[in-house]
Amino acid sequence: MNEETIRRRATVHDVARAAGVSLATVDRVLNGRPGVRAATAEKVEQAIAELGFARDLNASLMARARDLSVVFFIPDGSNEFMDSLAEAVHRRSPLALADHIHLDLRRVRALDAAGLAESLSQLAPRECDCAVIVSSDEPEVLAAIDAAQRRGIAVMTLVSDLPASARRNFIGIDNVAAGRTAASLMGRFLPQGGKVAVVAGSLHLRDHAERLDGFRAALGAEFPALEIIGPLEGHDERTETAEIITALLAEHADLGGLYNLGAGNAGLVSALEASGRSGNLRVIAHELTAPTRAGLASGAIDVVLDQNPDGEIREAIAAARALALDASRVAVTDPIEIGIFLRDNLR
Amino acid sequence: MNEETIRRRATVHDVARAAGVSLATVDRVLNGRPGVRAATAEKVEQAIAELGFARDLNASLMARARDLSVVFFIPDGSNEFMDSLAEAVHRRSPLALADHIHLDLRRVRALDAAGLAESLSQLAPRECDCAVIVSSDEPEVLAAIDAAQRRGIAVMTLVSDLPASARRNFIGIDNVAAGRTAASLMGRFLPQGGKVAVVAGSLHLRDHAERLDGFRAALGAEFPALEIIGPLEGHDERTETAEIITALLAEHADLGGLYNLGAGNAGLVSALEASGRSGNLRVIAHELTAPTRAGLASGAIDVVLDQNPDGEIREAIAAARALALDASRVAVTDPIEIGIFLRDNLR
DNA sequence: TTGTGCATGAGGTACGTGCCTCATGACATT
DNA sequence: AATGTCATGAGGCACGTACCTCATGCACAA
Repeated sequence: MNEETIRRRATVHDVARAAGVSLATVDRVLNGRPGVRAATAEKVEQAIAELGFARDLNASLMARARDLSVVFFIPDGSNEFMDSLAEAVHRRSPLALADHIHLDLRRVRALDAAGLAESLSQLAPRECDCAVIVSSDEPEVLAAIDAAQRRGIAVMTLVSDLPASARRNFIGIDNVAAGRTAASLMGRFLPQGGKVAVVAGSLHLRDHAERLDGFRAALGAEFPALEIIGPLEGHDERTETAEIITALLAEHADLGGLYNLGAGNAGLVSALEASGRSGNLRVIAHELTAPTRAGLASGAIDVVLDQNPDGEIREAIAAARALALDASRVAVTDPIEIGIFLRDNLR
Repeated sequence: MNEETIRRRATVHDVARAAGVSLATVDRVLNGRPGVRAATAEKVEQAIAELGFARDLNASLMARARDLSVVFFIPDGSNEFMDSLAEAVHRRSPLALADHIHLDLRRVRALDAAGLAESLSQLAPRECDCAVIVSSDEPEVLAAIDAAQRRGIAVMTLVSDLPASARRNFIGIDNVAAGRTAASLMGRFLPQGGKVAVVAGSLHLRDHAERLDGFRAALGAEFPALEIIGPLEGHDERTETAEIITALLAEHADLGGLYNLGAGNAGLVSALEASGRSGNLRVIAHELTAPTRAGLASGAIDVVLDQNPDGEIREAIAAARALALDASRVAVTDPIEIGIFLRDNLR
């Protein structure tokens, strides 16, 4: 490789020289500090564009006094998947710290939009560069996101998107595709056709609604011999889910398949095992957690679709890192893939 | 959070102070340079351990003149999966460069152990910090790996491991689990039992042999009603694979399933489509590439098991970064998960 | 004219590490 | 005793950015 082909990355010095201004002015422009005339700022922006200058994130993090700080707001409560997200944050913490990224985990009450909005609005830009939230679609939250963005805090949505907000990024799976995948598997599991029951947490949750849409569409298009029973709602609660499923099995002795697209899997497994029907019933559930693992192991559940919490946290951190420097751009992240788990390829 | 609870990361200065030596000596110990008595080095090591000192990778990369350089040796030839690995390297390149990591891609002749060994032995530690190779298990390669390690070049295996070598890390999937997963899916696809044919590239390839082991074991244990035909070997070649499968379909009109655990998928798909049997034959193949995507779309293939080339490259880079500083340790990486793809959840 | 405020330049220190030179003292070899 | 070798200290420059202070010059208004 020739020396000529190796072009040094442009630095602030290069930008200053090209724009005919001093380092201080470049710094003011880069960091949005006041004291620069519009015309001068324009010259600097142009030099940045011409040189293809990009800040060196590592040098930047080293120079500034405090680490980059990312705050995760994860719902509390009985949802095991949210616990696994929280654990993933803890697991990543030391690794992130080595890269000057400080992770902060705050558990918030599940489905408490007002509480989440309040927490968001109390974030000071000095102590938080990026907030990552799991939230349902409520106006208070949207407003709080927009306000935080204006204060200079990048906000990202995790698991469930809020496309109508000013959120900078979404990290999560394509839930419509997840529903289609469940249908595609179920169809192949039941080549003779039959009845398939669908249980959701609540259809007011965006993830759940999208999964149902995908499931219905794919089943209708590819496996017309299958009849859908439901959807029934178990509100992601183990006892309620167990009751629903017990009743379902009693009513439909010829049920061929069951798709639980929400949580409450502990109830699902206990109901299935109590019924004595596991084995001749194909069951698909979501999220690889303690109850679904137990279900896979016992044979009560055939397939678990999973959104890989560790991967989501990893990508959220990567996105936060990228966003920290480019206040304007949307970070490019690796997409989160839908994991499909059977008893034989458990993580 | 109290000031007291925030403990600054230990730096070389702290280590020097704690060990009662100068910065220069700490530097000599850290970078393995000569000129330090064993007793003194011991004091330094101890101080490092006590303080839990870890080099700041970013500062380190900034301070040294050249970027971290990672060289990928990817087999050339007609294997589409290898092409997708190469593309993944290209896709990552700009991102890695922003982190002071320079990626170098070298295509080598597939299955040419002597050539790969020669290339490895020509690597100078000045121009390569870490080599990533995809190789079969040959003595020349093992020797070249050991030699490179001794020269200070970290070597990692990708896709196919060489556990008997001095390789520092392996990035890839658990192929036995992949085979089990294929069996588990096939068993559920064929509840009435029947015949399942297995086609491999070559059973001398470690990946393929492991997949076959897993497939056989899981099928035997969980689905005794299924009978295995084969394995037949298509040598990862499209024409040979097509011929084998055409013959197979002619001989076994009642074939219920087909598992191609190697490459040559273009031949698989063309043979299936020519036979007019796709649709009533459950087919599982490996690696999401152009031919397998086409097969999924046309319905010739039901499921593709994939090892996520982009994820593998990402983890290889992360591991190389980690290894660059800890000449002693094995890097911890996120495991590569086996992707399961149907027509409905394509990447 | 003087004051006020703003845009900008100049230059410094700091972050943590790599890598270099030079000086010094201890010890061994001839 | 002279010479050489080696371990070590001291210190500096560099990487690219953040962030600070101070000075300067200019425009506009009182």
